Amino acid sequence: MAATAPTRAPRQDNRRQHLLDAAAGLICQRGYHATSMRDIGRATDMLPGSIYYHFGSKEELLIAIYAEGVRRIAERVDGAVARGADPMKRLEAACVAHLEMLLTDSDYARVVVRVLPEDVPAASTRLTALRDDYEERFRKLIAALALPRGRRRYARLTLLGALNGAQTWYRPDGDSPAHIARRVLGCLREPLGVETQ
Amino acid sequence: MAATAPTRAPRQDNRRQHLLDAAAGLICQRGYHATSMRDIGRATDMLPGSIYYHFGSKEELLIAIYAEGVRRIAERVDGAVARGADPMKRLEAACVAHLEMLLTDSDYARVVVRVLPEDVPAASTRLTALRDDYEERFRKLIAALALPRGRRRYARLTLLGALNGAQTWYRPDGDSPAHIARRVLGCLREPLGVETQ
DNA sequence: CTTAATACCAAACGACCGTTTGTTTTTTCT
DNA sequence: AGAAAAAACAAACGGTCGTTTGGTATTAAG
Repeated sequence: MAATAPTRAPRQDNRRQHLLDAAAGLICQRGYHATSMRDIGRATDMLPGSIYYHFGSKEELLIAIYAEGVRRIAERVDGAVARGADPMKRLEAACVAHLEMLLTDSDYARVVVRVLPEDVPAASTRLTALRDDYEERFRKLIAALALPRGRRRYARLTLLGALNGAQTWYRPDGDSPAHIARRVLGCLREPLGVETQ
Repeated sequence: MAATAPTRAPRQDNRRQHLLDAAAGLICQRGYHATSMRDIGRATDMLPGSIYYHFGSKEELLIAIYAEGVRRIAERVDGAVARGADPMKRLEAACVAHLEMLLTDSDYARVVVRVLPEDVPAASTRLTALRDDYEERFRKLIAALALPRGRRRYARLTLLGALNGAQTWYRPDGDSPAHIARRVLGCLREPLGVETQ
């Protein structure tokens, strides 16, 4: 990022964070390609060229947002998991925290789920690595459930797919993220049989 | 689409279909915004301007692909469902057909899942309507399972979310689409408890 | 108070975008 | 064979894109 090693602390009025916030807000809403550097500049009262003082390219800016998104959602999930008692309670806490970040609390987290790595070939490797790094948490949480080994992988993929899919149909005036998380997890806990219960 | 009513049958060498195929292939791979009219022209040995004889705009082209995608995947799913015996077998057949189209058999179907309506504001209403039209099938299939009413909605959303999520992690050298479909559905059928099974 | 790095502005660069316009080729139908 | 419609070409239009370059306030440090 920084071309030369900084010889001095950054200024107080540094707008790098403001820039990241605005970009995350726009990108999570419109998508990466539909958000231009000029859009981001307008949202931060900055000329588009000035953004390049903070980020070397549009891809680098996206990667920074992705990294921050993973950092934030991981932090929240880890905190929630730590307060859980048994493995299933811990997984449930993780799902709730995941969806709360994804649906209401963090534009950064939204970017991570919304922008596909394949959308940005030049950055896809880094983006995929960041995603995998986060999802590793769910691998461990599910491993703790003591399921037969063959079922773990699909349990994880099914759960994450269903949770992330909520981004397409979630409406603020509908069920809360926490409620959705518990209901989705419930779909995996209670059998989908023909019984009427 | 056609400005004037056609007074004569279209030509034999009509390349409209070729155009749709190429566009679907590019868009499902790179996304809508990352695919330019010039890319599509190049893939069809056509000048970019010539595309406008067949489609009024890039959005209209996308809508045509979406519509064709829904038509094809719906046709396949309907056929598979018709051969199912009990409600659960019918749902399973639908899941298998859905994933086979989505993962290997149809670029058109891939576009429907990959391109979010919100990515293209000018067409989002039509795209959403087309999606809903298709997903209605799963609503009916799940209604036939005789689940308690409160669980149906989340069963559908969880199932479709998990299936569509497979597009992100599917690899041709891994499990087959049919296998994946059955395993994902299996996650909803067999409880995710602490028991070792 | 000077100095040098920081953080921006102002203005443009070339490339590419979706699209339009006028013309020409190709095909079908009489 | 001739006329008309269909389907393409050729060339550009204005606009926007990501990015670069050179200059200028602002600010922290000595």
